[in-house]
Amino acid sequence: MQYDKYHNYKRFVSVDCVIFGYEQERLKLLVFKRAIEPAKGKWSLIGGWVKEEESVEDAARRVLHDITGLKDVFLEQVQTFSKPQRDPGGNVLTIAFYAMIKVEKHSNELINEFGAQWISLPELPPLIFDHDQMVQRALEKLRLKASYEMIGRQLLPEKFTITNLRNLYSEIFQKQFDPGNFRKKVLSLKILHRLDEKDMSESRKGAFYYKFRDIEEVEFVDPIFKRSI
Amino acid sequence: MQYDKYHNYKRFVSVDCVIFGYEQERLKLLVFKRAIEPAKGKWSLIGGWVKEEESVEDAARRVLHDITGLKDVFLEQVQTFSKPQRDPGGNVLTIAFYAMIKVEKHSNELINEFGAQWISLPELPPLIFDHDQMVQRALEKLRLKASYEMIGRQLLPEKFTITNLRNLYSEIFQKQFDPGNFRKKVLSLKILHRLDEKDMSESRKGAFYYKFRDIEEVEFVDPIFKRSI
DNA sequence: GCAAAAGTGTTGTAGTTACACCCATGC
DNA sequence: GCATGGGTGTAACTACAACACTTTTGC
Repeated sequence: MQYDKYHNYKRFVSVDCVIFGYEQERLKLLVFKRAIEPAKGKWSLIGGWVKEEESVEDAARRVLHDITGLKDVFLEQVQTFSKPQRDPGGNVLTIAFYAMIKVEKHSNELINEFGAQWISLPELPPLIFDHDQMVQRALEKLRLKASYEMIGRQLLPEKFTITNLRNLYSEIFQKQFDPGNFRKKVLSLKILHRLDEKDMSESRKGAFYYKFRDIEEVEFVDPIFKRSI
Repeated sequence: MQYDKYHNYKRFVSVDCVIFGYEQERLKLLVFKRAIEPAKGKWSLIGGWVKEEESVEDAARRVLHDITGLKDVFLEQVQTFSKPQRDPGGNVLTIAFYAMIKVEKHSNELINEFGAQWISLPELPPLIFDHDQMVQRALEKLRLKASYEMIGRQLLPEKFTITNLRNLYSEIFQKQFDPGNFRKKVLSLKILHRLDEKDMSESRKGAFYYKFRDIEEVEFVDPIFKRSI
């Protein structure tokens, strides 16, 4: 290979995935008992080696598909972590990604098979290596995204109430949003479609279910908060 | 090495730098005639191989220092590019960075030695491989940053007029800013310090020079535009 | 009828835009 | 004295926060 004269050592290349989910009104992370040495059995993000003929995006998609069986998962690069000593097992450079998935949509069996667990952020145990840092940066990216556009399409179930959506935002930003103002804001964006069905479990009056409109229907998506939150 | 069983091929790891500068009231990029095959002599970003004992940030800093002689340059990860075929010379994964430097501050000799050239964005020739994409993503990141905080500290000379700063913003966002409103906004942030000296070259009245206050003096930095630009 | 969440309306304010207008000075 | 960019003032507008108020319905 013609670059060998410039680069004569081996660097392992991997991907790690910060997987966000929303379950029982809590924002959660999918974490795993690590399967290989070193640090086998410790809590970590799920990762995988990047194969020779793959891009890092392909690798992350493959890892996610292997675990959840899902295709077309939302996926975005967070950052590359490359301190030579970050992994005691070798000189591993890793590209961190974050993903959003619907918790109910994939089989729990597959997840249990991998020693995985959905854990809410405040209850998260310390993770191996620099994985805590990856979570932190992923969360920052998620917040940035959520302040630019209304997210939830990838996290919430098909039908949900405005209160569900507001609560998701409360979880993400760790702050309360005024119910009336939040409702008005969301509806003004015209990205939701009201169903003729109510969720009666949370109140006597019942709350209408909504679903996200198909992307093709949405002509123009406003930034969700025009002023910084 | 214990990971060899999982990862049995060689991936070259490099960094590429999108270097922004501001010269003669134009936002410019430092581009280079590529020194090695393939594509030797074609326009490209400056890059370098990541050494075994380096993080990618260290590598990018080293590359920048080698070219400009500057230390403590502003540097931020843009994104990792990893399509297996992106570089015809081998399977090279590259981490793109962007940097901001003061054009006048480093010797032009060094730059000429490397076949480098400052070129404004509209005049940029096509670059090799996926370097155009890197420039595009770097510019997006720069815009995002510039809308969150007042940049210019790393790009403008020590002393500058508000008009210089406004023009920098015009270049970055490719739109005009109202002179009065921009001035009021900038001054309200209290991050500038007015000098007792005027630039008489642009108008009869003359415009006061300003400089950025030391970071330690600035107690709290507001987001520069609270609404999206 | 009352509790409790869903949903609507109103008012105030800060951040911003648009634009009028004054200022200083070299020619 | 006037043209030119520098610099100030102001009125209108918008997004948003705060919060009062109405609605619905099971108990």
